[in-house]
Amino acid sequence: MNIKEKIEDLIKNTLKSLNIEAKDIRPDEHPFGRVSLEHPVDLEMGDFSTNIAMVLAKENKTNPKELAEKIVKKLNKNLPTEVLKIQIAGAGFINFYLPKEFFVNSTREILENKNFGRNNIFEGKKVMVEYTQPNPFKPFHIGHLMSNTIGESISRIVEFSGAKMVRANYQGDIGPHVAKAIYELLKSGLPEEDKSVSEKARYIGNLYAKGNDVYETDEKAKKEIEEINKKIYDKSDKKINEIYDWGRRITLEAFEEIYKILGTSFNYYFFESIVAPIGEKIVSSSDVFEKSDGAIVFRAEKYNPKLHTRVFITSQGLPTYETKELGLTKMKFEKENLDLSVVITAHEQEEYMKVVNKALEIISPEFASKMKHVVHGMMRLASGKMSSRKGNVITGESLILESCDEILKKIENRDFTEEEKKQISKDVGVSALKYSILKQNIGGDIIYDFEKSISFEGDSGPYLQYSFARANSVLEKAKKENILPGFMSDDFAPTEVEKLLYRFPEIVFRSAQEFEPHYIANYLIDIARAYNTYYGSTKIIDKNDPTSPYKVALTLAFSLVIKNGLYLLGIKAPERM
RNA sequence: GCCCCUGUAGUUCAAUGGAUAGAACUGCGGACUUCUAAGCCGUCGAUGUAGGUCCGAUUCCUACCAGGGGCACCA
Repeated sequence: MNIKEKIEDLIKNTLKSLNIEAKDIRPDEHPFGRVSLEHPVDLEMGDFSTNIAMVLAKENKTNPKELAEKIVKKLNKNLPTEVLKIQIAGAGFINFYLPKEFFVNSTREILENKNFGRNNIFEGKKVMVEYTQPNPFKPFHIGHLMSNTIGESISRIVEFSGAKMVRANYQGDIGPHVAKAIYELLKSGLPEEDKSVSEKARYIGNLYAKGNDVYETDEKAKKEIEEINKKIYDKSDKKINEIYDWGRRITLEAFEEIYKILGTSFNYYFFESIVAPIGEKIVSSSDVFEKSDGAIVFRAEKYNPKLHTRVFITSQGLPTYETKELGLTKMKFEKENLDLSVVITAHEQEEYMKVVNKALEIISPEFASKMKHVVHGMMRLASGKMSSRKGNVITGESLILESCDEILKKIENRDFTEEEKKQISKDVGVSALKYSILKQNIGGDIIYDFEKSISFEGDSGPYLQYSFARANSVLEKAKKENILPGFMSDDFAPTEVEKLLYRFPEIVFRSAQEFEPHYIANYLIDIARAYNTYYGSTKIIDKNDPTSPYKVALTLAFSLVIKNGLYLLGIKAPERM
């Protein structure tokens, strides 16, 4: 039984002995509404808090404070050693303070348990997370960067929570966007051989934007592009096949370089070209679809008035995204025996996904029940919507390079080897970007402004890394001075660092449950700030101080938690910076 | 027009229905000279509007206002 459960029991028994009706203090089981044991908003207010007095006052015909006093009086009569003191505060909260011993023990536990922070909500489950989804022949823009960052973090959190993780990437290597790029490639020719992969990929991306432009303005070009599109599907034109294979390969290689910098890798790469025929089969053998204006559609509003009709097969006989999605889902479940299949996309796809899922519910309910769609916000420009069709995109690569360059400038004159500088600027630059994406609720849009959205101080990835590097430097000095972690503490009140450290597993649990990395990001900032304050006001390494070993232990515990936390965000923790 | 999402300091974000609505950036003002100053301390400053539910609403409900996304052959 952990401390929370012990206190819950204590409260329950006290209520019983006072003849106060409350079946359970857990919120979902309580008949009268919200009664719970939680952490107070402010660390000064104790370690646990309950609102039972406020909730139960009315039905017991008394006021919250009086009831709270009655309960506290009873609690104080046989207070277990696990609780230091109890106080009434605010409108009738009962606050529990834990003794120093509890914090010393949790510090010890963190040092002894390398996996501190893990939970088992996905124990024994196989979970696939699909994220990033860039399209060959189109640029890897900051939206993909966002999807990748969020997807990688969620994958790590789910894995840390006991799941067997399968990472998947779904790439659109077929469809009108490819035809547009190839149309222009046929006109302009291929780039020079000696260009780098990313330069070639950029060349293709630019031609795609151009192709898209003429598709919208030039009727003749539009027809030609549609012809090319068909030829790509049926592979009837040798020249087109060659360009297709080349362009696909180059852009995929360029993506791979980016994944490497971001620290992500996939178990599966699914492609629209493979999945499309599977989807077509599903559509043609199902009777939920209808013919309409030459196209094959699914009328989702028949099943749910909030949904709408979508085209699955175009009047030209080509499968759309929706059909491919059906094929993709089938393929995923054939490859792996999944308990859960998570798809991460921007919220602009939320409505389509609802329609596709409705179709799936009817055709393959066994898959539909295991699907989870996680939507995130979009990167926006102050000037309006970014669209690779229009060419006003900021590529993921340029953003990463820019961020890393900033760091490089900062550490130019520092005492690092060139190799170290390169590594640090990469780790810190990527961290600044990732953190700026993960610090907020994933549903919200991010207004892109390099100056403001990527910060290196305050509430930022580099701040977390800096705090870790600083703790690490303290630990190195401790080693030199031969001060080993110990557990004899002073009698002073527990520090904020101690009050926060033991909560890490709860934070991870909640992040995993809600697929929300930002709880971890916010927690890490809180604890890093607490440690930096502690560092500023305390001499940790001091041979004449008998409690110095405990301070070292605390520093080590902090460094382990922040390292684990950063890992869950997909951020590296350099030992020096 | 219909459907979905979002409105919190000047700005970017927090806040399982709870306590004095927290941070960061910006502005202003400090400290130490120590184990990493990408740091620490202080200070100014906010819940779109109007109702409702509740002991208690930034959070839930309704209407309105504002922004974004989606609404048949793009993904």
